[in-house]
Order: sequence, then structure tokens, then C-alpha cells
Amino acid sequence: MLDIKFIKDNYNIIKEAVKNKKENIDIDKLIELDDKRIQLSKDVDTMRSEKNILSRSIKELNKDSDAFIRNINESKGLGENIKDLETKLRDIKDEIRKLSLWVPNIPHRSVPVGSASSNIIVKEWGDKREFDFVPKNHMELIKNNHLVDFERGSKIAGSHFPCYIGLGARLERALINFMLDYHTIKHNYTEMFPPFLNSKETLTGTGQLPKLEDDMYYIEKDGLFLNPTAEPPVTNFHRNDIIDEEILPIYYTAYTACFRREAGSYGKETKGLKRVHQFNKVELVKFTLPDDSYEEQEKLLGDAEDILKALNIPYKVMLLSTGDMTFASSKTYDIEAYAPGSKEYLEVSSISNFEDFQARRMNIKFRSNQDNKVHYVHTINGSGLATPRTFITIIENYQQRDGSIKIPEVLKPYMGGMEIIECI
RNA sequence: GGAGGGAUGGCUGAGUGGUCGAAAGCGCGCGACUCGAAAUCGUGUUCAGGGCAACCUGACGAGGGUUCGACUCCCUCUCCCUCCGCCA
Repeated sequence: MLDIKFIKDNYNIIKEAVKNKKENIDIDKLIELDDKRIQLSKDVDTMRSEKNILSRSIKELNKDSDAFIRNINESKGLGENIKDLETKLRDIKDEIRKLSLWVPNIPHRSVPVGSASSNIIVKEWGDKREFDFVPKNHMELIKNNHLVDFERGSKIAGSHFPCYIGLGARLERALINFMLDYHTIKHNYTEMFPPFLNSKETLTGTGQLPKLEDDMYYIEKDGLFLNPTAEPPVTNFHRNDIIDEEILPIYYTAYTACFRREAGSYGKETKGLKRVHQFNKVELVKFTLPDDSYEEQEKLLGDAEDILKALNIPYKVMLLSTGDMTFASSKTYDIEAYAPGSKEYLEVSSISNFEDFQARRMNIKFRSNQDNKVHYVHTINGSGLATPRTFITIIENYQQRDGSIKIPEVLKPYMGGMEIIECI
């Protein structure tokens, strides 16, 4: 959410942002409504002021005097008029609030304008492995080593709910633990284990609602949504807080299962682990001072990259263009890891700076040492990393001629010292 | 699920119908004292909307009601705490 004053003062910038992000929101209507709000508010204030004066005078008057009766009656009349206007004012405020939730964040000036084709590769790391045999894709490797049972997952919950089994389940758990340990020990993040269900308010705070309502699982009976990513619960941890400047920046990392309906995305990428309804992810979230957020975003990007470096998996980093980034973000990097079996790059992380966009929705502030006043913090988050696609790139990169899979050095301790996942 | 207690400023916590936006304390800002610091003393310090400003208006969990007037009385809801029941 952006400040309505800011929207008015930066009319052209906002119009541009809405267009570049391919959003559909009537800014002019919003401004018109706010002008109406101000006028109405002035009218109400004037009437209330009159009423207050009357009330105060009544206290001083003799109960039997004509003035007493007259003032009470006048005050009653005013009260009805005020109530009337207040209802109108309230409706307008509600409408403004609702509309405001659809105004996207403004892309940072370093972000390229355009659609996905305008994304920029900002970094490439690692050498693609040379195979002296034809590398298999993850589906074959999973099948050969019986790591995930897709059919039985479907039996339990429906298609695209994979069921990890045996060493596949072990590898998944190893990966999660490795990533959490890495971020807490080497990168100084505080671990959080949040609820997997989120209220409407929580999801509105981070910006998933209202826009992405159809992409989440909703439990009607309790009015709760299944967690689509750890970003909502972890960021809302500080909703309505005023944070001491001294303890900023705050770093959190959290493992959560993630649930997504992936409505409308069937057709492509539906085989195997690439796009599923339930998956695991380790998330990184930061709360920072406004001046530090872009530097902290670069650092967070590096923290996520470190996981792929430790696993020795080649990757590239993309700077997303205005049309490809999310609604709430002002700048987003994607990390894409290389899967040699299918010879493609898979998105394993998305790192976004939201500036004060989410903080404003969630009312998260800090007290500044400079002016002793409260200001909004900046929030940043990114996956560090999402497991299914990381799982894919691990098994495809570490596969051997006989179809077995070597275990990456850093994961061995988490696999009980095991060296290799053998074919069955 | 049942019974009871609570929600007030950055924090703790008074306030039970009329200058209460709110005592007191803590914290924080500024000043004095000091070579400097601590301690002490003085002083300031809620947020939001409107206005160039003086100032006006609103907000004591949220929404509604009673009243000329509500932090104070009534109703509904949310959240927290305690006890009982049930249960992985």
C-alpha cells in the first residue's frame, strides 16, 4: 500500500508504475474519492465543533432555563446530521482502503521496463558439468531410485501432491536442515517455526490478498488460508510493532510447507516436481532501516546464492523487469539453478525488496534515533531455497552413468555419512 | 466446548458520566551541574486527518447503542490470561 498523499504528489510516477506492472487500477478515481473524503471530513469537523461548544455550554446552564432546553434540542439536531455524514465518510474511507490495496508498489529506478523478455542476467556462477553419458532428467532418476511416489501421492491427496519416500524423503529433510543450519550459523538469521495457517489479515499485510486469493487453499470453516510461502507468517510476526532502531536489521529464516493451488498454470511444467501443490521451502526475511534496504537485499541474494555454491550447482541471477515482478515488490532478483538432465534453468528463489509497501499495510514501524519519531521499516524476503527444484538440480547434477546419485559433500552429514544413493 | 478476568501513550500503570489525550513511574530528547561520566535537578515527550498558521476534529482493542455529553453505562465481536472439560 502506498500513502494517498504520496500518490497525489507523484501522480505521473504512479500511473507509469501501474502501466509497467500491467496492473489495472483507476488512480484518478482514487484521487477523486480522497478529495471527496477531505471535503466531507471538513464538514463533519465543523459540525462536531459546534456540537462540542453546545455541550460545554449546557453544563454551565440552569436546568430550567430556556437556553438549556434550546441548546439540548439544537445539539440533538446536529447529532443526527453528523451521524448521517459520518456514515457517508465511513463508506468513502472503506472504498479508498479497498482501492488502495490494488495500487502496486513502484519499481525501483534500476529495474528494466518491459515484460519477461526484458529481464537482465546480472550474474552467472559455476561451470556446467561435462557428461560422458546422456544425463537423465529428474523424473527418470526419481523413478530409478524410487525417491518420490507420484502415483501414491495422488492417491492420498490428488495429483501434484508428491509423496517423498525412502532416501528421497531423507534427502528432502537433509536439504531443509542443511539450509536452516547454514543460514542460522553462517548468515546469522534467527530461526522461526511459524503456523502454517494464515488469517486474511496476515495475507493482506504482505500483499497476497486481495490479488492472489484464487491461488491459495482456503478453509472456510475457520476463515484461514493454508500458507502459500513463509513470507506472510514471518513478516506478520511484527505486525503493529514499533521496533527499536538498535535491533534493526532483523533477520529471520523459517522452514514451512507451502501450499498453492496453481490455478490456471496447468499445461506446462506439470511433470514431476517442477510445479506442485505442496512443497517445502526455507525462507529468508529481513526488516531493515529504509536507507539500508537495497544493500541488505544484495546481501540476502548472496545468502541464497551461497546454498547453491555450497551444493556446487551452476546458476544465474536475473533482475526482473517491471512486468515480470510481483505486485508488492519494488525490485526482484530470481535465482535460476541449472538442471542438466532437461538442460534448463529452474527458478529456485525470488528475492524482493518491498521498501515500506508491506510495512505500511502491516503497520510496522521503528523509532528513529534521529528525530525520535516513528517511521515505517523496509521489508525484504527471498527463498533460501525452495526444495523441489533444488532437489531436481541436485539429482540431475550429481547423477552417475549407472543411474545412481552421489550425495553432495555438504549434505553427507545430514544423510548419516552416506556417499551415494544407489539404484534399486 | 463451559466459567471467570482483562485490553489505556514506546513500556509499566492510574482513571467509573462533563477541559482526561489522559496521574505517576520507566524510557527517550534538550538544558544545568561535572574535566568527563554516573547520580541529581529543571524542562519537553501519543498518534492520525484538515489548515500557511493560530487552531479545529478524531482515536483509550473493534463495531453498534444510551446521553446534550462516554475511557467511564449497555449490547455484539476479536484477542490475551486463569480455571474446568475434551484431546494429538
